[in-house]
Amino acid sequence: MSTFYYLISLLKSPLEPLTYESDLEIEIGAVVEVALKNRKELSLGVVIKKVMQPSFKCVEITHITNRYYTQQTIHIGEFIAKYYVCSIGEALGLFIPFIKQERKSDQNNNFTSEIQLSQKQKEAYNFTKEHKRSLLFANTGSGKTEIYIKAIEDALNQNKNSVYLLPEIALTPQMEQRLLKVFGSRVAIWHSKITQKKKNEILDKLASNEVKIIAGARSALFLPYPNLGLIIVDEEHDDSYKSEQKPRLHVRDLALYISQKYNIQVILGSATPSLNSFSKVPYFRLKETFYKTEKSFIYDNSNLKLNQLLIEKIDKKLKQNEQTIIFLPTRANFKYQICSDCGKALECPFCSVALSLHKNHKALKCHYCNYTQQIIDICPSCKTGILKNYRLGTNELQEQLLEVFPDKSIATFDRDSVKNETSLKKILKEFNQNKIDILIGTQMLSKGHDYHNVTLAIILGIDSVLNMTSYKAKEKALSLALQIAGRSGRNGKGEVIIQTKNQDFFETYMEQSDYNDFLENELVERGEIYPPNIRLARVIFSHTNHQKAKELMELYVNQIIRFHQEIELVGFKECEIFKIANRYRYEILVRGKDVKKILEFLHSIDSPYATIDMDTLV
DNA sequence: AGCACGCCGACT
DNA sequence: GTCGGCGTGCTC
Repeated sequence: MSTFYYLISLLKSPLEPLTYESDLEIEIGAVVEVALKNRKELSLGVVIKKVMQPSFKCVEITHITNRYYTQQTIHIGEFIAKYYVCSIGEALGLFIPFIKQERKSDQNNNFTSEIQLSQKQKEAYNFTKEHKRSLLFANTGSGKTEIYIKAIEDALNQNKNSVYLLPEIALTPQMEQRLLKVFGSRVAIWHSKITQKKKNEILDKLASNEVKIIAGARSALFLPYPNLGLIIVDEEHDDSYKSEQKPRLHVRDLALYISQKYNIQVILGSATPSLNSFSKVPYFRLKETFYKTEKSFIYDNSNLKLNQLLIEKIDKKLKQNEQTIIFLPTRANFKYQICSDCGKALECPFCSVALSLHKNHKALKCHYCNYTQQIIDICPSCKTGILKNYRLGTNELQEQLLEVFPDKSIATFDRDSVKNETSLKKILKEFNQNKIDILIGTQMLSKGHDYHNVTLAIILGIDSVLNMTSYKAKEKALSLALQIAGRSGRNGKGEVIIQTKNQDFFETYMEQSDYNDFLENELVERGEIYPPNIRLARVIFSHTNHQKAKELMELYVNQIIRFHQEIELVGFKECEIFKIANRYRYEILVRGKDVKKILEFLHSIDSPYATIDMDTLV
């Protein structure tokens, strides 16, 4: 009897593939169980290669499961491991494997929706047909969803699967209803809050071809599609497509890679596309909207606050029985507790950020590590001062507005008030039924919801987005402002008030010209210094010991200077948030034209305290 | 001596 | 990642 040797990539393990033996002939891609020294439980691994007998004694593969990864998945996994710097096992761990089973023959069920495209939409649709990868640069209300539906329809008629990706918070009940109406049981919704039972059901139906379309968040790209033909990335500019955990991949960029490698159609869509996609992917501009809206803009250069101007404008809308939305950026809506005597902010004991006040939970919370403590009044630093609220948060604004308009219904729309689908549905329903007069919210306000009776959008605190240290600060601030402004005046006249000290910037690109012009100017401005014309990577070193973290960073700074002269060391310093969850953080930024050289450096990093962030957005 | 803790290296 | 081994330093 002969023995076979296989390279096994251990799922979710940072280890490189290890060699195991078996008397059985095993297919590449099979998921197997193997024993690993010092491990109590068996580990899951994937057979990625048949190899010659190695010089060392091998352990036998314990069990072969009925699950497997396709060759294509393994290739994509290898790409992720290489580009985003992780083990193959960590990359493959993202995917849900196929299950060996009888395949029902796929009866060709022709499908035609009742959707009619306008002339302009037809042009856009044709454009997507002519390009394997295309970008729908489509203003809010210009009807890009219909084009997606047509594209899905085509895939369906070729018996191919489609995946329609959306940022998690854009997966609204409205969107779900619409897709169900068009595609019925052929479509399923996939996101992190779907129960395991439901997920298994969907996977069964995907395997049996009952479900051919998945609309979902980031993770939906990693399902076992029998025959994937189309990937749609809606709101492609949204940073939540980038993973915050290892491997820190960008799902939109990965979709573009898959498209190129496996000849799968990709359609990106956004009213405010990322400069990255705009500069890489051929785009079609859909500007005409179905409804006529006249927009008027007012700029208010006061500091973040509810002032007389805003109150008067809101009052007018209330009297006309029209609705107002008010935006506050997530990153700056924390209400810091500042001491009136010593001026110190009350900080999280584990992170170097201020605690924010949550009055309805009667608690102070850290937005990074979730540390929670009781509300205190006396400053713990000087023991005499009284703590006062600093910045304006959604709840604070709600309270202030209720004082002015006590008989009106004013609701908040953020991570605290929208905990689950039920609360989301409830708020949106009440708002659309005019039971809520004023809706105060964070970025969530800007995501794909239809507010048909809103005639005033107030944008507060946008300067804190514009002033972030990120190279994308301008792009983020402008796209956010445009998305919020786009929610006002679905019917007829819409007013927008922007509280900013940068009137010129917003005026230029929101009124006098267009997001196109911004992107083109920004492309020139970024030049060879920031993406997309150059690659930027960030390495974070974090350790409970301050000195250790710093030394580690310095070690790699020296490595770059000595051995990686082809890449540019942009900077090395303490992270902007110096401490998170009791770990001190330092970072190195590098850039270069040559991906290979950057990856060479990134792969040379060998420390459990380092986090590698290729194509960082920070 | 007994142990808790942190660090390091192996893992096929 | 996860585990065992080993050294350090503290306590009984």
